[in-house]
Amino acid sequence: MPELPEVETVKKGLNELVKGCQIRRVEVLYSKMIDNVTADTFKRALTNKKILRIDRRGKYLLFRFNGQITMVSHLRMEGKYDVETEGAEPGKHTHVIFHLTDGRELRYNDSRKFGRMYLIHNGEEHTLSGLGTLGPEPTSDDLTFSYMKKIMNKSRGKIKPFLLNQSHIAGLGNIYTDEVLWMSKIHPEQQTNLISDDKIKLLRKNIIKEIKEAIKGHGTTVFSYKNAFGESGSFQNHLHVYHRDGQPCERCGTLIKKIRVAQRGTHFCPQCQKVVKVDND
DNA sequence: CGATATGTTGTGAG
DNA sequence: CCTCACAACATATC
Repeated sequence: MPELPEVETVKKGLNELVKGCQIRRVEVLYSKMIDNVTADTFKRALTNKKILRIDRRGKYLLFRFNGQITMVSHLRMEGKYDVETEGAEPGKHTHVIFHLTDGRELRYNDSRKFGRMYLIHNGEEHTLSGLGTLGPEPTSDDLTFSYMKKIMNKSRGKIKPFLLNQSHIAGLGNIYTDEVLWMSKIHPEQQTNLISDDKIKLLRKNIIKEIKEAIKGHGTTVFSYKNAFGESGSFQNHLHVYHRDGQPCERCGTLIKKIRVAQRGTHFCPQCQKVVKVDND
């Protein structure tokens, strides 16, 4: 289940494998995968186009083509790109195949069929509902303390769903959200606007650090995530709370609890992470 | 067989 | 407008 670091890893892999390649033909085997245009329009628009490079914004991949065309791709839960030599055994979950002129195929595989692709003209990113409202990237340049303070002070909801909201900060998913809240000693159900400036600073620092380190480790993967090279992520060894319910907290030894917050499995240490009613530390 | 898991959008209630 | 819950998407796994 790719979050931002996994998508970044996929982006880098694709740039090494298919940047500069030309598409001879596109096959769409599951047309609901293509969201904002018909499968026919999609196929026609990309045929004979050259992949100039692949960019990333939040969890979105942006394939840049000549002719000012961008294919936007969101992997959602299980989407993967694989590069195969032509004629290789087609996977059971292969939904889109980009036949390249060099005899290889770029395939989109997705066992859940939740992923989506969109076709836009460059500069029209704002017309897509998710991409258009994305918050800043979780880097020290983009995610400033003053921005965090401003939006957090306006929010009366719980911090966990706040962080999962991609229009606040781009790229945090369920795993990293639990991790950064544990690192910052903030309860996932803490009311957002009651978090102190010191805690906001700490949270900001941890988000930036965690994402950066996860990218270095090729993305987490609790289960079985593989990048375009077929490498598993190595970051799973680094998880402190996610999927560790019943195990002792690394800081205080209290058993990690799992609860449901905003309909999502949520892991935290009941000793280190307390709800505070007033802004006081 | 039923519960659960994950990301996101859309819709409707309050 | 904000916040929340829930359905929907489709499938694998416990």
